[in-house]
Amino acid sequence: MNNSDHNHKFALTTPLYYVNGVPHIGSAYTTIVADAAARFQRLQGKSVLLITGTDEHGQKIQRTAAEQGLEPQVHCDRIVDSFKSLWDKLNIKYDRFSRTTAPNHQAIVNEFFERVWKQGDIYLDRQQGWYCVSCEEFKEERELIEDHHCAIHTNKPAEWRDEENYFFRLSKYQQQLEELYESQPDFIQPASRRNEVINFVQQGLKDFSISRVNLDWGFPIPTDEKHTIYVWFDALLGYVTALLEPDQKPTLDNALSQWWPIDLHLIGKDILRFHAVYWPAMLASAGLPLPKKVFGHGFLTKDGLKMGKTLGNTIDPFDLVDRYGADAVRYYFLKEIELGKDGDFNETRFINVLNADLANDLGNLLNRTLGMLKKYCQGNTPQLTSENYSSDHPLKSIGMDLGDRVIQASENLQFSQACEEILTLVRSCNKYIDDSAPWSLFKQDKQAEVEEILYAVLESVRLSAYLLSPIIPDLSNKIYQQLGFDWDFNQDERYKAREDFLWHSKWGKLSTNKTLGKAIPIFSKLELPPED
RNA sequence: GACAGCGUAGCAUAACGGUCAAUGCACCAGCCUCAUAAGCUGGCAGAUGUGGGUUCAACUCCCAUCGCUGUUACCA
Repeated sequence: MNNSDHNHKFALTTPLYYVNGVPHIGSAYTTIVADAAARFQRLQGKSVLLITGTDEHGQKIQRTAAEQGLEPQVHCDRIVDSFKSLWDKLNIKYDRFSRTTAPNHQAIVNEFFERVWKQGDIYLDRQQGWYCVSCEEFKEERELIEDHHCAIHTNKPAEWRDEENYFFRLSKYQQQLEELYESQPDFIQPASRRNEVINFVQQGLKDFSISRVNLDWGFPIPTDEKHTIYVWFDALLGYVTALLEPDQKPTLDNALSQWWPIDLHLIGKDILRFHAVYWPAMLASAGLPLPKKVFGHGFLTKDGLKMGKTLGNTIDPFDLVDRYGADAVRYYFLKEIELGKDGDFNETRFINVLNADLANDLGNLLNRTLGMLKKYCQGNTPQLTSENYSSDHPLKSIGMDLGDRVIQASENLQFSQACEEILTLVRSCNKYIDDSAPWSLFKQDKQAEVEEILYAVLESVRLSAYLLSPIIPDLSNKIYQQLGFDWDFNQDERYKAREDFLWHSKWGKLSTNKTLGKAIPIFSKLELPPED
């Protein structure tokens, strides 16, 4: 693959979610962000591979399944179905759904393991200590609370284990990792997370155990069947397996030929260490190129409080989409929460923001303008182009380089910023209409001026819809259709052509010579929930 | 405990050390009527956690203090 080739390709991942339970709002958040990022890339005509999936091995899964009287695979299949259905509801367009129980995954894991083994980075050692099954990890004595209960999982005591484990020689890669963080400052983002990782690595890295005994639900260590590969070692490689074409022979060479290295791993901050420390070390050991970027986003709170089962204040993502729709949920998470920082979910704010931005500012803008077009121009779009407007026109001046600014923001995963840029144009449209009062001009028979105003507004709405399409694809579709375009932002073909992007992302491209129909509200106002 | 970060109007955010600290939401008043009782204009409210210091000038730098958060070995 040459450089120019890589410029029009973009591979990104969500985590492979652990199938201990049905998807929660955190997984939905990560996946929405990833989908928006992927859509922004596709919009520019790049080939994109969005990988999501599930991590299905480990003792915790085995036990969860057993508690329900299910075979582990049956349990996993059920959970996977719920993930897929949520992604469908949220209009997530993923390209690969990677399951660590997929038949081709074991071959990749084995081959990778052998590479690392040959490198001399795996060795057998004894591990003793208290093991928390819920964490799938050994705990230091000082970390445990009374009666050897894990501090995170207080309902179950940790188990005493004395076993032989295989270890990965992480300590060997300390210097290499430090050099990586130094030479590639944006490898870990945001910067605050990067500092944490650097801090951690500088304290000295210990080798970590990559196998478990007395565990059936997982892949055996190729060289020693008594041992099962630790879930994380297995799960991270799911990103590699995902790169295989469906009927391709599962070899590392095949998997890595097209899309490697991954451009972006989008993850929650809780699993940053695996992706920013262990993963690059594993890859270095196997002699593979490293991913370009790992972005650890923040967590969601509900009304300012941590969400959790104990507090009983979790948000059910299925319920949220059912009540408000995919675009509403997507918009709130992308616009109101700054990626990287913790963000709060508050239903009143949620409703206020959506009503203000999507129903009032944007939706009603389209509605009022189409209404005028119908009354004043019989629904015919004015025969104008960008050339008819001077560069200091109140809308053209904002719209001219809006595409550039929005794309720039999206490249930095600043979707909130992107939305703000677009909203500035939308709000200016409303102001522009009031300032120029086309209804008065119409009464004065100033038809040309009316048309000039309406065209400028409709075109600004079109551009806004286009640039918002990665965030609210269904609403953008509705706008585009009402503006006379035969267009579907949910279809991949619409993203393939670079020329399409260059055309649509500029101000002044509204198709002329069309008769537009009656306006249909694109977004109904949401009702505030009753006070309780 | 150690290390890191944060603390701006009711809420959410913004401000290369330098115009009256900006924007949105919410709230109040006025205007308009093309529109989803939407829109526009104006108002509201903070002397930027507290106390010092550096500087001609600090939200922006330094010190202290209070409060919150994160990381401290493998939970989105």
